[in-house]
Amino acid sequence: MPSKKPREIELVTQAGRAPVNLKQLATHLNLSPTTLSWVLNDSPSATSIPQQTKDRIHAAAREFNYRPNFLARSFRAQKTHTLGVIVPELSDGYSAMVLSGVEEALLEAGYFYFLASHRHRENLLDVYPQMFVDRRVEGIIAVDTNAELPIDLPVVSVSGRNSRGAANILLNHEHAASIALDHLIELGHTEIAFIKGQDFSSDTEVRWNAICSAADQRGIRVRNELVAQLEGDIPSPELGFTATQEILSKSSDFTAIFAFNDISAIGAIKALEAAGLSVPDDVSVLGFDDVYAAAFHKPALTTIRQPLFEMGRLAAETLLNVVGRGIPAAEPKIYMVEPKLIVRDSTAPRPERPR
Amino acid sequence: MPSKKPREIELVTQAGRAPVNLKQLATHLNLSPTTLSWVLNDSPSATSIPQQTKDRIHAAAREFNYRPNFLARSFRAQKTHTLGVIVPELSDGYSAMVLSGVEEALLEAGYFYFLASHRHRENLLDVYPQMFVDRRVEGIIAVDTNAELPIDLPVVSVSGRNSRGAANILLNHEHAASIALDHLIELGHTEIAFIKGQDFSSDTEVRWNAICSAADQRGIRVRNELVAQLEGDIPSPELGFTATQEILSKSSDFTAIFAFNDISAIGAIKALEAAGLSVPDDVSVLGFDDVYAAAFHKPALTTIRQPLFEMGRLAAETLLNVVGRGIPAAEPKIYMVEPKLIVRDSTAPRPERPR
DNA sequence: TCGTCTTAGTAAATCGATTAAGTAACAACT
DNA sequence: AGTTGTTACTTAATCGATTTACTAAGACGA
Repeated sequence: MPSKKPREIELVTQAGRAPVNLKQLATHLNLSPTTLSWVLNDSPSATSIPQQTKDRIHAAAREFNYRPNFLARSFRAQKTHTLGVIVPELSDGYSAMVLSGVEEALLEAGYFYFLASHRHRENLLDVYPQMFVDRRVEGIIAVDTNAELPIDLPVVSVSGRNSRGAANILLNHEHAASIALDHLIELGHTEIAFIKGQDFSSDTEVRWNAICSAADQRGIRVRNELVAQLEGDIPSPELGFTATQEILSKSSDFTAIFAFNDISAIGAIKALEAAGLSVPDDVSVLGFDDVYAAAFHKPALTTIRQPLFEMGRLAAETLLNVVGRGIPAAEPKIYMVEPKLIVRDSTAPRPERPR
Repeated sequence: MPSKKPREIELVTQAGRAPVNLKQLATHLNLSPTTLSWVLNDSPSATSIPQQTKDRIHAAAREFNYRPNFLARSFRAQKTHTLGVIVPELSDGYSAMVLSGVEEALLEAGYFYFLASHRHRENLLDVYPQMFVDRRVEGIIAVDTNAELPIDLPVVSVSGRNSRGAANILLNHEHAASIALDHLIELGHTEIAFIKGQDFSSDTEVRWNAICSAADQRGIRVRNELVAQLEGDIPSPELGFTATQEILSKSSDFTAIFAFNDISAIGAIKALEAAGLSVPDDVSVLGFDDVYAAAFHKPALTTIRQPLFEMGRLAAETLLNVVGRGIPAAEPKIYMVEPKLIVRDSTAPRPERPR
C-alpha cells in the first residue's frame, strides 16, 4: 500500500531554525504573499481586506516571529536606511560627542550609520565616500571635513563647508570670538597670543577670521609674533606645547593665550609652566570645545563650549529630513549653533606688573 | 515611409546619470549577463571564455564604470560584509580607541560596521542586537559589554565575557595587577586603597580578583575600609572623586590609591588635593587604561596601559576569520593581551613619616 | 561516420518582498 | 436582465547579480 504523500514540513513556532519568510507564512495561511504584504505594511490596498483576515495574518506573523528580510526590502526599494558618517579621527573626543548626538537621532528613526575616519589621508577621502555610495547609503554626514566629496548624495557637514551639500551645521564663530575676547578683555588682557588650528581643520579659517574681526572691533592688535599654528594631525597636546614654545621664543609680551581647542590649550599650559610661568597668575589660557578633559584638567580650563552633541543630533535630523523629502536643496542651508563661555580656572585678571 | 526602428539608447560613457547594470553592459557587448558575471568575478566557469572576450568585457566595464549593485549581491548571497559593534558609551575615550583598531582591520577586508552604544540601558541591549540581526550583520563585536546577546551570530567580546561567543579578547589582569602592585611596593607602599569599577563594567570582577590574589601573594592586606566602588554610568572623574572621599571619610591610613581607570584616578587626585594632600608626595595614585588625557594631566598619571587599539584590531581580525570560515567554535577562544606599566608623575616613594 | 570532448557561450531560476494588473463572486442599481 | 461596483483576493513582474542547467558548433578519435 502506497504511503501517504509526505506532509509539508511544519513551520516551527519557536523560530527553531531558519526564519520564516513571507511565502511560507502565506502558504501556511492559504493566502498569497501579496495579501500578507499589504496587511503587514498597512498599505492602502489593504482596505478591502476584512478585519478577520487581517487579524489572522497578524497573529500568524507574531506566532512565527516573522521578520521581513531587510536585504530583500532594501534591494527592492534601493533604500538602505543607512547613512555614512566620515570623521577625521575617532579618538580625540570631539567626533565621539558628535556621533553620540547622531546616534540618538538615528535610533529613533530606525537608521544606522557606517563610520569611517579618514585621518586626513587623501586616498581615504576618496575611498570611503565611494564605499558609501556603493553600499547605497542614503546620505552622508561629514564631520570637520572640508573635502568636496566626489559624489551625488545629500551631505550634511558639521563644522565644515560643503557648497554642494544639503546643509552645514556651523558654530557661530563670530559670537564665539566675541565672548572669548570680551572675557579676556574684562579681565584686563590686551596682549593676547593665539594658537591657530591646522590648515586641514575646517574651523581654522572661519574662526581665525572671526577672531581678527572681533579683535579689530575691540581695538585689540593681533601681532604676528604672537600667533602660532598647530602642525601635525595627531590629537595630542604636544602640538599646543610646540606652538606655545614657538610663541615664547619670539616674545613674552602677552598675558593671555587663546588656543584653538582644549587639547592644545592643555599643551600650552604645559609649555608655559615649563617656561616658569604660572597659569592663570602670569598667563591666562582660554580653550575651545569643552571636551571631557577640560573640566578636570589642572587648572580646570576656561573654554568656549561647542554644543557637539546637539550638532550631531541636528545634522542627523536635517539629513533624515532631506533624505525623506527627496531632492537636496540647490543652496545648502546653514544652521548656526551658539557657543557658550565656560569660566573655570585657567583664566584670571591680568597680573598687575608686567613680567 | 516608415521611420527606422528607434535606436537603442546609447550608454553614456561618462556615467552621466544612472549607473550601468550588468544587463545593460551585456546588451552593449552582445553577450549574456552570465558571461560578464563569470568574467568579472573571475569565477571557475570563466575558463572556457577566450582571453579576447575577457578583455572586451573588462574594457567595457571600465569604460562605463560598471559597479555591481551591492544590494543585489548582498541580497543574493545573504551576506552584507558588515559587522555590528556595540559599546557602552562613545565619549569616554576607551571605546574610541578600540574602534580605531577595528576600523583599520575592517578597511583592509572591505567590511564596514554599524555602531551602537547601549549606555547600559537594558532595552537598548535588546533592541540593538536585534537590529543587527535584522540587518544581517555577519558578526558582532561587543566592547566592555557582558550581556549574553540573545542572538545566533558569532560574537567577539573585547573586555567582556561571552560564554557563547566566538572569542574573548581579554587583558591579562593577573599580570596587570602584578606589575601595578610591584610598582607600588617597590616605592615602599604597603597600605593601598582601591577604587573598584562599577558592577556593570565587565572588567570589574576579573580585575578585582586579580588584584586580591596578587596582593595576597605579596603579603599586602586589602582592607575593607580602603575599598570604594564607582557608582553611576557617566564617564566622569566625579565618580572617582566621590569614591575617594568615601575612603578618606573612613581612614587616612594609606599612602597609595590604585584606581579602576584613568578617569577615576583624576577624580581621586582632585579629592586628595581637596583634602589637603599632595599627589604624589603624600599619596601616590595609579591609574588604568592610559587614555589620552593621562599623559597630560597634572601630575601626569602613572598608569597601566591597555593596548586598546590592538585589542580592537585583534577583535576584528578574529571575527572576520570566524565569519570567513563558517561555524563559530563551540568553546570560545580566549586571546590575552598584555598590559604595560607607564610610569609618570603621580606615583612616588612612600613618604618617610606617616601623616 | 558516429560519438565524445571541448569551447563558447545562453536561458532560466533564484534570493524575498513589493506592486501593478488582473479576476471571481456577489451586491446593487437601472 | 444586464451593467456597474465592491469586496477579497491572486498572478506575475520587478529589483540586479549569481548560478545551475542547458545548447550549438567545431575538433578529435575510433
